[in-house]
Amino acid sequence: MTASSRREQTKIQNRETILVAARQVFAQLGFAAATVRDIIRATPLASGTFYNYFKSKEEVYQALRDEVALKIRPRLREARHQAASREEFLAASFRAFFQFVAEDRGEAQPVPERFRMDSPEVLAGFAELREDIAAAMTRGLLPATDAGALGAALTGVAFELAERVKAGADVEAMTGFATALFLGGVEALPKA
Amino acid sequence: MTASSRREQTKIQNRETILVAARQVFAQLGFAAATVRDIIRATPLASGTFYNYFKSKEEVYQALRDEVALKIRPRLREARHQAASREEFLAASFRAFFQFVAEDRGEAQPVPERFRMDSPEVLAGFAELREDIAAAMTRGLLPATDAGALGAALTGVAFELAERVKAGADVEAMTGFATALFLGGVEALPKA
Amino acid sequence: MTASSRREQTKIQNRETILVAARQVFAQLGFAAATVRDIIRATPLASGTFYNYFKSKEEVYQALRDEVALKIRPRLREARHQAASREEFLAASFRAFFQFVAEDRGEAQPVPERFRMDSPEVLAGFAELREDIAAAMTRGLLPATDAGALGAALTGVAFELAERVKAGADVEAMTGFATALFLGGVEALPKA
Amino acid sequence: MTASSRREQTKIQNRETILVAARQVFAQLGFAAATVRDIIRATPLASGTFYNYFKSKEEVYQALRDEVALKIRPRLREARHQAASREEFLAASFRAFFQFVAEDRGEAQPVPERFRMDSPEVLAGFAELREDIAAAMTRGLLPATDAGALGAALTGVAFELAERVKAGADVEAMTGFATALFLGGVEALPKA
DNA sequence: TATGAATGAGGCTTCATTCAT
DNA sequence: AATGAATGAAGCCTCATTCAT
Repeated sequence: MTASSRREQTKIQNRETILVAARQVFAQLGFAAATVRDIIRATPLASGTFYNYFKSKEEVYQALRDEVALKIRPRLREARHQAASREEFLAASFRAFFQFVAEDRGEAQPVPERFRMDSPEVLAGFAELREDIAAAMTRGLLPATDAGALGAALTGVAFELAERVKAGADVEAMTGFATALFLGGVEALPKA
Repeated sequence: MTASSRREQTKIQNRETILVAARQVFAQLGFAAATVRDIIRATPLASGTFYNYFKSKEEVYQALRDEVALKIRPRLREARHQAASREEFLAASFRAFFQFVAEDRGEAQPVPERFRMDSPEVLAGFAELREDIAAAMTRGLLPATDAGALGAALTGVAFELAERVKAGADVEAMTGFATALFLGGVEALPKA
Repeated sequence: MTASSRREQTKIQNRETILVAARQVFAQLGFAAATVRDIIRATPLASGTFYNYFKSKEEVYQALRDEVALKIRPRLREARHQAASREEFLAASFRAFFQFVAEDRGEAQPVPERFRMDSPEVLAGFAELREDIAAAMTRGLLPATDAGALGAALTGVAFELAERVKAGADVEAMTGFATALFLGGVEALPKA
Repeated sequence: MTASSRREQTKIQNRETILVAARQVFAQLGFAAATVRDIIRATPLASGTFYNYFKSKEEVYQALRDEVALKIRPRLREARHQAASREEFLAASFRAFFQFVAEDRGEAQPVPERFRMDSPEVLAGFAELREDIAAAMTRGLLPATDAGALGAALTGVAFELAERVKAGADVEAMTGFATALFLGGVEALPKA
């Protein structure tokens, strides 16, 4: 390990320290009530150090969002791409999402919630969903219908049932519920 | 009109003045960034006067939520109670919700969004939904399934499609979409 | 004294309290080193109160400048307007300026100095000087020459000799010196 | 060139780099608003490096002043020493000063201004002026009068007209103006 | 009840400076 | 000698809230 990498290590660690502290603080106080000072206080670092890494609590929040998005996105993509049938497409997607939420249960990890989903990585995730839905329609996995509305509906159900998962609901039960709903429902949707 | 009733009038007007100002401020700055001072500044009133009506911006926010909830709830209840068929139950509910959202479109009105839905009147609205779903299952309007999950799914779809309505989507189109989805989907849901 | 005037009095007093404190602080530390906090600390007021009156130390400084300018300007104008001869024009002007400086000697009063003379009242004072020089040329009190340069020369001599007055030099001696210099000198100046 | 002399070179260059940056920064922000960080930022150097050369922005400012003083002083001295007549004494001095100011016009060079003229080299410059005036009185080039006041008057006129030169006024015109003023004026001054 | 200035806690941020590399 | 991240003091300023009028 070279001399320069020691410094690099510290930098990476400090960034992570701040992100971990921010997670706790946002979870405890909510984003609106949380302050940069709260985050610093939850840290062994000096106040000035925070500003070497982030400009504001908004920026930290975005970084957290992006971190989550970067973890969940590949899983969702893979689930959707490997699906050979409509049922698999739906079930694998919901399962991946709910499992992710369930994993974080108990940890101080940030979990997807429907609030300020405007960071670049998150928006990219939604864009991917739109793409994959369009592709699935082409492949015949999904019927041709209003793709935007279908994406919204999937998202809405996913996030709301995720809340139940966070509250302790069984991942497979929620996966089954959502899958059945859409499996039965999409066929009846108005043709685009 | 007596002197006391005149005062009553002023009080009601001041309260409304603050609420209107708060709506604008929350819309412009977001809840997190908005301050009591911002709200006061958007008002002809003095700072001290604010505290005769509300204790904090949280309380104002709650009042706004409650105001919205009080307007939309009776419409939703009526739609659900008068439904004679499953289709009517679903379509009338979605339509009422989307119409409400569409009405506020353009005005500086607050519109339902999935953020901090914890004020009493809003919680009561969710409770009503649960009750009405249970009643509908009893009446045979809805199949017996996980009522909580079904309520969550309905809510999720409603809020996400409402975003599309806010963005200009057609109320009837969204109503048709959501109704078809659930009409086709609920039959397939796992039995409770 | 009405109820409202009591409040008004307090406001006027607070403003003056801040200005007096600022004078001391600027005199002791210099403008560059002085901070708003220093000024507040030299005051019995709360920190927030400062900002009810001034936005920054720059603004306080300007207010001090303006205060001085408002005091000295009428004296200078009168001296110049009442002058019936060239000698009177020069002597009365220098005397008024040096007397003003001498009065403030010992007090914590701000005294004219050549640094950041850009507040509105100060600029107005320079504008008045330009006007009066032009008028004096018209009246024949001063020969027709480069009015701007003459104003600058008068200003330069006045401020530099004022430093000597602050340091204890005799007002009449300095007035005599400056008056003699210009009385002898202006005749020789290049015609405009 | 030995290794040590290479280092010497770098040191001298770094010092110069800082001084050049400081000039820009002081010119743009003013001395009061400028910070050490601003100066460093205007430099390719690291923050710690600054402290190998200067202790504070005050010290840099002083160094800049001294640099200017060291350039202008020999010119002024020579002008005064070589003067064979009163007119030459005055004209050559003013011309040297105004030319120097005019040279720097346009460049990011610091130019003499009446603010914080308290660095050693600058003070030495004023001391030289006093000496030379005394000597000129002895030589009969200047009449015997209050030498301090005369020095102040010369300084005041020089700096104020220099402002006009900075603003674009002609060097010879200003030299002629100032020379004529003192040529005509000094004769009339009160005898010491 | 309305007003709005005063309060001072405390959030935000930058700063000068240090020091391990 | 150069680097640049860490430090924490401290400046700046706004804020929510009080309270005399």
